Amino acid sequence: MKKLRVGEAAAQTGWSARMLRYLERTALVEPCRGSGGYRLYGLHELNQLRSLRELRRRFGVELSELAFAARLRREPPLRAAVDTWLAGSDAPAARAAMPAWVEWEQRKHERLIAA
Amino acid sequence: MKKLRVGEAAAQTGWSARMLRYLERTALVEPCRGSGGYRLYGLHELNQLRSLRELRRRFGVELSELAFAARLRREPPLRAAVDTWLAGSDAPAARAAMPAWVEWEQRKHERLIAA
DNA sequence: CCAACCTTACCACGACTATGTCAATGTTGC
DNA sequence: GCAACATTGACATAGTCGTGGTAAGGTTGG
Repeated sequence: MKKLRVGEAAAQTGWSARMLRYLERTALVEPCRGSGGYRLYGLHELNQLRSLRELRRRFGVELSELAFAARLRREPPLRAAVDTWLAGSDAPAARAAMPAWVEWEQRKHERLIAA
Repeated sequence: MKKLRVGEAAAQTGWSARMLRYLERTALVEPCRGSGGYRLYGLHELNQLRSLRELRRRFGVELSELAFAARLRREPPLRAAVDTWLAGSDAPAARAAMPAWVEWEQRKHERLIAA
């Protein structure tokens, strides 16, 4: 299983090398690095890249939207808050269940904007 | 339960009237309309507006991100595709399960961009 | 009927997204 | 050691988001 450098990975997935670097910055597809600092794309990353193109083509999804979906998955309190809001805020019981996760994530967000 | 017009609803929720109209265009908070065409905000909408502000303040969520989360909920095939992608594309079984919903949503997307 | 509110439709503007290109420099393989 | 690749960083640009304003006109309530 040979790993590809950025140019070859680009050629084989239909992205530009530039975009591969951008996708790394947005944390959507993160290759590992060789000893010289070169990005190395394995099968896993190549599959991610190809299916990411499909997602965009078929559904018109933006990269930033995918990034948000990833964030939803990494931050369960955010996920809970969003789900609650989407559920309509017409469910009075759901509203009462909020305060638990609220403050814990509040502190996390404050740390983020402080940095 | 009196319904409020846009100015009053704005005053009571901390948004500007301008933003209330924008939120309607993005389909995040959709008031009903009176016979004269005026927007009318009931308790339900006021709660949505207030908690939406909280969501943004606490988690730094963008409106477009919320809108995407709503879309995920309205379009199960999209949801499935995104979940599959996020799951890593390292699960070979998941990949094989794709083709079913793929073409059905493909046509839907084509109709959307044709419009 | 008139003031105070609303409607839609525009223009503007800074910030960010998604992309490209270019420059200066470092790594690899033969 | 040299050609062909890679690295980061900068600048550019079209498009969208979030927000404000203004203008021309419609609705409401006393």
